[in-house]
Amino acid sequence: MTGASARTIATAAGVNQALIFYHYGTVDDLLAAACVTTTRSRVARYADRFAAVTTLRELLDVGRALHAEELAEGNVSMLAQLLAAAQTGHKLAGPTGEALQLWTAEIEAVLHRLLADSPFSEFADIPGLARAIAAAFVGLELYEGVDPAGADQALSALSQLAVLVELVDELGPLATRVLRSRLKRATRPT
Amino acid sequence: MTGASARTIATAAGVNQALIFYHYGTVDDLLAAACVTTTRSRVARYADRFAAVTTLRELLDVGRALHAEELAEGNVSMLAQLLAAAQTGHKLAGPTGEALQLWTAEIEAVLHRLLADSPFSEFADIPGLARAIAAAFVGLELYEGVDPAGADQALSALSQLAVLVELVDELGPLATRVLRSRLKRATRPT
DNA sequence: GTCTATAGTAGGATAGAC
DNA sequence: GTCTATCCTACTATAGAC
Repeated sequence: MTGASARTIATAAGVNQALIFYHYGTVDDLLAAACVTTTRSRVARYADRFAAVTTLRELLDVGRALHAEELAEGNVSMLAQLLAAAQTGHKLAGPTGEALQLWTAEIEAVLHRLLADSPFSEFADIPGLARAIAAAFVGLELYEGVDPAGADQALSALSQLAVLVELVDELGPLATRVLRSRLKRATRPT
Repeated sequence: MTGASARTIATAAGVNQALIFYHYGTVDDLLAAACVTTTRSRVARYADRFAAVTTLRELLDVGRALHAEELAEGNVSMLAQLLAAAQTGHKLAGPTGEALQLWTAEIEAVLHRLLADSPFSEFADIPGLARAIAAAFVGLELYEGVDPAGADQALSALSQLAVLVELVDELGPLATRVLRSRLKRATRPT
């Protein structure tokens, strides 16, 4: 987390460095608070777009827009970097987990809506899928930092995967029956 | 990257701190070298298991095993943390990107093998999919640090998704035809 | 090549004036 | 609540003995 010292944060905010400790106690506490509040406002700003999503591919498009906006604001992968910092046993784990939860809740709501009439929804672990999508997005943000072209390629590939899921929705009862037996077998692995 | 200072690394290695600068110049250069070499050896150690994979779910199982082993060695999300550190314009970007590439190459080979006879392979962007899987795994590693239960749930959900992909492989020409038109349409979005 | 010693620096945190 | 001034710690990096 180099670059996120009390001094740099204070000067960026145009205030004195001592104020950070007066208001937040420690730098980590400031980062924790900032993580949750900025995520909260960002989620709120995207609520409309999430609500307008009607297909999985559109959900990915929202992800693209979100990433582009973060890039423009210089906030790229802020959450990802805080998650990385939280790995070494810090108290950042709680707040960053909470921030991630804000995103997963939003994704979960969209998935519930999209897959309501899908044969897949009969077995789908929607909360788990939402978490997987959030985690994948975090990973893509980090990927972007070291290989932008590769990250973009990965996103496009996910669009193809989304098409595949949508396909099952429209294959009718035959596919539903096959899928049902497959998933039942999958829960009792070899 | 607190906890990865020249001092801690040196004492962990049982040597003197000055040696790090003698051999590597800077700490970042050491981390860059360590990132590539440990990833290389880790990939080599898993080559057999990757080669034995016959289904997408088995690929996910390899991922689970990999994660468990990293956990046991105390190396959890090393690559993820280095990717995060590389975000802030460091020279770590190159080596970490290279390390990630080692994983994606392995995944890509598996996917090529698994999807060779699949109708999906006709259109699938295998390299892109491999990158997406690698990125998702990185994200899951970070997720694990702040919410182990959620990360595990996400992995299980991905298994369901893998089942779905396998399903399409066995639906025959009808599904193939529908899928083909869908993907063609998807490349020219609304 | 490996050690000791040390210079120089950045950052966390507090005390106290205003 | 906000500032200045300051202490202390941990770190990078180098010089030089062995």
